[in-house]
Amino acid sequence: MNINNLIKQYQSASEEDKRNIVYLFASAIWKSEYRGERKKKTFKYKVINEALNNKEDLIVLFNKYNYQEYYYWKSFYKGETDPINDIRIKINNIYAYYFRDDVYLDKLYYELLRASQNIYYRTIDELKKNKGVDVKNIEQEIIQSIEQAKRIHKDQTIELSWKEYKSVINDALHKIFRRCKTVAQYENEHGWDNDRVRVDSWSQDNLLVSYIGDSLRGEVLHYIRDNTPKEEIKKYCERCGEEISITSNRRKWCNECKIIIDSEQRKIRNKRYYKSKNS
DNA sequence: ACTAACCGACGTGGTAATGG
DNA sequence: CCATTACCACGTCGGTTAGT
Repeated sequence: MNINNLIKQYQSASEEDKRNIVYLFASAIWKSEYRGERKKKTFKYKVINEALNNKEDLIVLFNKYNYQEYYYWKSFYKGETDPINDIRIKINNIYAYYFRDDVYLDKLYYELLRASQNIYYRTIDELKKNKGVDVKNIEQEIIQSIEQAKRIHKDQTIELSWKEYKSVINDALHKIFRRCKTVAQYENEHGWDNDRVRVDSWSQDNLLVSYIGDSLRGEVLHYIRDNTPKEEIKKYCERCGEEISITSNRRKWCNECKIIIDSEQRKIRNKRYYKSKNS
């Protein structure tokens, strides 16, 4: 499929045909066989006995904690991709990133999981400098970081089933098609920025695929923003401390104090004006 | 020698919409 | 995504006139 031509076709179609074009485009995406899946991976490091001065207790300890399993999200590609499959992969990944709670966790989670490796190197360093090392403390430190990692949950604001997600994406595609331009139109309006052209294997569709993919991510973020319950912020009058309703982000005073403040400032301004006029 | 009341210009931070 | 643009509801201020 050539997306650039499809956009061109879309622009000159009737309203009904436009809807149909996007519908068929979306159907092709949902028919794509491209999937992603959660996979297991391990952090591992090799414990070198000599580096630990052949200390039996340290060797046993680090061998006990020298690997950690975690999950990550993997898209799989079968053979050649085409624009439809590329977009499907992006759609899969966006869902995993924002709506799955078991992959793409906070960076801290992964750092904590591999803390024992850092401690291992730190210990080697300390041994080199002939510092004393406390095996029990080290084990405690490792256990604590692993437990802390387990307590980390993804900072997810809303839940969304795959089915609901599909309809969000379908709506987004209609929006995106409406504002999407062909490469030639873009070039006419804005000229051409050489940085955007990747010399090998570049085609017009590469640009449109990444545009559509980025836009989809943006639309999903909008969806999240609009469906996240807002935190209630309270504001207080800067003069009397009474709670005030937030009618504007600039509001500083309650109704009563506003009158007083206004008149106080008015006096000062008028005095200034009066002096400038009569000096 | 001021002050109150009114008007309108301009600035500003937050937020929503737009668009490639 | 991110840059741009528009909008809102305030805050702040100067100018002016009428009044005390």
